[in-house]
Amino acid sequence: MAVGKEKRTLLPHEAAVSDVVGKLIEFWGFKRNMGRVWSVLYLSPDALSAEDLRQSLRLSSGAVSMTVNELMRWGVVRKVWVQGERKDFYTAEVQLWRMISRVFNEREKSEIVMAIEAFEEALGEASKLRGSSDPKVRARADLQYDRIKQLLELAKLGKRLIETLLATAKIDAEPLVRFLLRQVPSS
Amino acid sequence: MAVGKEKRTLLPHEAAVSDVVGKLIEFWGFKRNMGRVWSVLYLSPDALSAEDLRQSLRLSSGAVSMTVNELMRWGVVRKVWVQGERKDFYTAEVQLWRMISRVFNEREKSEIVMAIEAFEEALGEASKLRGSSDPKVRARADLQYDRIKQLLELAKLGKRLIETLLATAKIDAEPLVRFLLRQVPSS
DNA sequence: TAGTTCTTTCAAATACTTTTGAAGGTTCCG
DNA sequence: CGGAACCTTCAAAAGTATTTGAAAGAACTA
Repeated sequence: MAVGKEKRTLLPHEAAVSDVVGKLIEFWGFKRNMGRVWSVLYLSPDALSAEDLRQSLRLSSGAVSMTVNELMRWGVVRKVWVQGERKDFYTAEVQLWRMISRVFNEREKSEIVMAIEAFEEALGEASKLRGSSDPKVRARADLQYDRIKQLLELAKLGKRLIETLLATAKIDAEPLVRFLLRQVPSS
Repeated sequence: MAVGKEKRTLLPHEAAVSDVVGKLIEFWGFKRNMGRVWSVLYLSPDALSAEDLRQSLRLSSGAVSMTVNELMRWGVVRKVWVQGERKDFYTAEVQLWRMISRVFNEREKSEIVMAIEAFEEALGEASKLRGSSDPKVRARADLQYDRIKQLLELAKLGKRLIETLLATAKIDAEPLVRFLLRQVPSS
């Protein structure tokens, strides 16, 4: 090899995939470029250097560096050593379920758990007010108690859904997957 | 009634709930204020006016107008008539499942379906390249075919998950809910 | 119709996010 | 050591998204 000056370009279908994944990932609350970079690595037979990514996606060197590092923090991209090369090369995690479970695991910790705690706290407040002597306050507190409880239950259900996905990914025996495949008739 | 000048303030636990829901909803790709406004209505025993919301959440009149309209478009807030009042009053949809299914239904249409179509298209491209005479190109295309197929299958699974949630909410017999409640032992 | 009350719109302002690229760091090699 | 190759950082720029409030618009009432 050792040539060095060919400017890398993506084939149309490669660009299409990385754009779609970029958009999906953005929709999921990550940066679009994370999805784009991951996709290019995912579709590449061999590990790519920062420079390869920079050219394929027309990013600045800084952006590539920051993006791959963020992807590595999420555990969805790894650095690999390439025989006799000075620079770093990167590959994508190709086990999609593993990736997803890792992300969900991180996020459920911070988001849902936090929400559950806050709802429980608020439920306690509403509960206290139910003892008020003012019947107006009492009625209001009763209603709020019920409604916050609903929110709390929904949040717990969400937590459980995420946990099921996590367990699924871990054992890979996929009970949820099977369940889902059984459910809906059409494509 | 007919007083008019009391400045509405939220109780601490009301503010807490609307902040948490605001954050959750933002995390889900909506505007934070949508979550905040919905929460205040959800926790209110009676319908509220735009002015009530403006004061409770310290929003501008324009923001309230735009936010409630967006919430109405999503079908999670409704306008109600209050006997002998000139202004509009609003209430929250309190059936959480209904809300969620409505949102999922809208979003799966645009996001997942679009992604599935793009993946299918890209899969076709990769498939074509598998017929190439150049063995390098062929090997690359083979790998990409497999990987794009994985993405496609994941997207379809996601679609199915959403459809299951939708069906669940609709019949409210909740097979998924029951399934989830059975799965995980701890809280 | 004119006045009042309430709602909507939208251009401008503000706030927030992402991207850039040059400067500085690190590692390796002669 | 000095230089080359590469990577990271970060302040500034560009790009987005959200919020404001004043003006226009509707709907009612007398």
